[in-house]
Amino acid sequence: MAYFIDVILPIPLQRLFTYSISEAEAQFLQQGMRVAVPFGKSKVYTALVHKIHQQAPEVYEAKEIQQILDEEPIVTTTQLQHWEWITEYYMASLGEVFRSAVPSAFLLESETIISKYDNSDVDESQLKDDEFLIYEALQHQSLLKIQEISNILQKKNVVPVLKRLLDKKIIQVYEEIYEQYKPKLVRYVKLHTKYSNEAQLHDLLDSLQRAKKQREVILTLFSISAATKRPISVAELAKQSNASAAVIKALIDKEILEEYYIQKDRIEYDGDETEDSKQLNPYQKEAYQTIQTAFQTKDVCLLHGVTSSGKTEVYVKLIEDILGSGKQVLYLLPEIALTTQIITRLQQYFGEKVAIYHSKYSVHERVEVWNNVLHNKPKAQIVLGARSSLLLPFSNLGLIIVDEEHETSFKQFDPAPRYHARDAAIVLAKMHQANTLLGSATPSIESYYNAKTEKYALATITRRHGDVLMPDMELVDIKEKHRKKRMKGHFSDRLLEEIKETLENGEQVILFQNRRGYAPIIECNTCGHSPQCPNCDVSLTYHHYKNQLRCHYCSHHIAMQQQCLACGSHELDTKGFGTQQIEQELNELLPDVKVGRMDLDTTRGKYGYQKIISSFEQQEIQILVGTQMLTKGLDFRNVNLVGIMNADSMLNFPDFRAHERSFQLIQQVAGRAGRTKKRGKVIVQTYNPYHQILQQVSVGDYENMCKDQLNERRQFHYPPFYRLIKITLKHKEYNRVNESSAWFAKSLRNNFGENVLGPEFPPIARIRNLYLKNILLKIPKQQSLAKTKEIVTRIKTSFLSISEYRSVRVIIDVDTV
DNA sequence: AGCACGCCGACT
DNA sequence: GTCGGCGTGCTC
Repeated sequence: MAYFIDVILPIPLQRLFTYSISEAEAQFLQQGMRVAVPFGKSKVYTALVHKIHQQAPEVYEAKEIQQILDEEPIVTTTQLQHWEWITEYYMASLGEVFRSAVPSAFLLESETIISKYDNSDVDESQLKDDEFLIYEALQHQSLLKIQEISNILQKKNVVPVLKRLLDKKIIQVYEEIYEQYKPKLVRYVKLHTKYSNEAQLHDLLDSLQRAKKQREVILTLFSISAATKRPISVAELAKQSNASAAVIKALIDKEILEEYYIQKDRIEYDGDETEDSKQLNPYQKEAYQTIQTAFQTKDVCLLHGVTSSGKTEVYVKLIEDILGSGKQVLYLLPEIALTTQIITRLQQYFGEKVAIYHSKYSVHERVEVWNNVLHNKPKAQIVLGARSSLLLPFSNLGLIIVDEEHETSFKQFDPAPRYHARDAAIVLAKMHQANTLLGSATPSIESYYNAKTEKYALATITRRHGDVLMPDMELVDIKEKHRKKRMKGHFSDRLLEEIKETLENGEQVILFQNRRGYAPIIECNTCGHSPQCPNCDVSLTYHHYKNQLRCHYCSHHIAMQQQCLACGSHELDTKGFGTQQIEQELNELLPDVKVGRMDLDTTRGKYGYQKIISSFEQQEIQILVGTQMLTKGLDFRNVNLVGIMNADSMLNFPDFRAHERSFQLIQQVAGRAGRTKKRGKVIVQTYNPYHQILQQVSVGDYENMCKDQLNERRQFHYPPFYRLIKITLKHKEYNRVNESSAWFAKSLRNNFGENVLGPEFPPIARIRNLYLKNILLKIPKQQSLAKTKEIVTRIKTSFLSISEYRSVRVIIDVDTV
């Protein structure tokens, strides 16, 4: 009897592929294991087993698999089901989900080369037959490919043998495929054994009388080992004793210190679980009880708690309950909110049960978390992560918390699968018979609506921690201030006054500017020309730190121009303003004050945020200027003033969510002020102080903002009353985009009539030399989503069968945000 | 998505 | 006369 497997390939193709396997392989393989398969003429891919069966394909001969890469599934059945839901709902392919879910180390392909390990003396008698065969082959031929090893051993699954040989240090691997991942070794030191008694120690210290640095290192080593019983790593010793690596190396060379290695997990929390979960205050307790009761009847609960009301403590309590029952917890946060502050806080409660998972973690670290989650290890009882941690192999999930639920960055845009982590989380939780808790100080209109219509349960906390009042918000009319000449740069006299007063009180200030870069564009005062990106339809923005003009979309850059490219005039002016300019103006206005800046430019790299945050915490910086990322999950105790430099740019954004977002943003930034005892102050500078949203946010009237927004959404057919699918067409020729999108929209109109909007050019109509055009499809609640998508797919298929349109890229974004 | 195959323009 | 542009079709 012949055996076959259907596999998922990590490529954006809709269908599965069938390969033939032997009976033995069929016995061994299970859904969720990886296999290496030949694909096309020369490629080898890592594929995921989806189904094992005996139906031979009818119209082609199935190829054989090349080898088996796992000894047990790395993807669970429930996980696959969830992936299938994502695929179907967001109109993606399983391959796309597979690719974005697994750490890239799991996907590496072909051409792994084995060589023998150089300085090893091998005891040949200790080798098993198959091990010996490879060992011998390596004597004749220094390099072997996996395929060749398969041939030598006459079997496909060579992983176990190679693993054993690797362990015995007989072979080494270049570009390893299977276990890309190597445990990390940490270098430790201890005093050499020959100095184990007192007298010898004295002699040693005497002999180091002249080597001050080295002596200091030894003394530090003593004091650390006196304080803790733990082994002392070289890194720790170097840091504590303030010595360079060279000094320590000298000591090792002199055989005063002895080095040794311990295998260490990359992600480790070294500290003790110190803090017991704090006692909840009455408001928190009430919310906690509401949530618990709600979970008995409803899957999802929305926790609406004002900023600084202590939502985290409620989460902690719920997590404790779940952990008690031996289940896993997933704590989702938007990427930018994943700061060390929240991580440290959770680790204080739960110690090393917390695993972190997000894009700034290395492949190795991700593999470790993946495996820990898969095996339900104690180390990954709680996964704290961004969007993609939703795709981890949970085996026994009990609770998902989606914190900052309103954040639109939970929606993945590029590349596919374009899923919304909050919504996909709810589905995942359901599959595990678990609950989902959505938390926010400013819930999304959708979630709030769902709570109000009793689809979700609702819990609220209306008081801030310690009963601190919500900050006092003052709207400053900068149009008038300009007229009365009371502006200094971008600062109104009111804002400057408040800044000075706050600083005099020894408190800190946060200034929020919703834009990065120095000055978005430069403009010629003579002819009005401003340098444009050659690839995208945007003006280049000025970046002070490199004195460059850069494009935010394709990272094209040129040096800052001294004169206008069009007319040669030297009168270039900056228009608009960003965080850099605010920082510079502050340096001029308040020369004695330390100012820090936090935006995408200053927080690159894994520890980017940390430096800035901790120097602000340590109060080395008195004023922090920043963008978006300031609003998320940061808790600064000593901030009493928050200034919003310009509220209008966000209000005027051409998007049905602009008002909702502005409200949320301002409310969130405002929440950074006065988090401890004193009531904080917020100054909002605007040209439009009478704008409805600003009026509502100034008194914190979320309810009414929501009511107004819901009315508008109902009237203009937007979520939560209608679903949206955005179809984007991309091509390098302007005309082709125009014609093809007109065709696409027309076909859609034939089916959906008035509910098709566009095609329209987006505000930035060309990115990386590709023209874009959007079509928006609105889907009434009663219209079948499945049928709608079916029709869209059909239209897309006929579209791509028109030869002139074939080269147009079609991007479908379900539930676009 | 990659990749090969194949058919037309600008170079040695 | 060849190199290489990218349009087209296929991958078990």
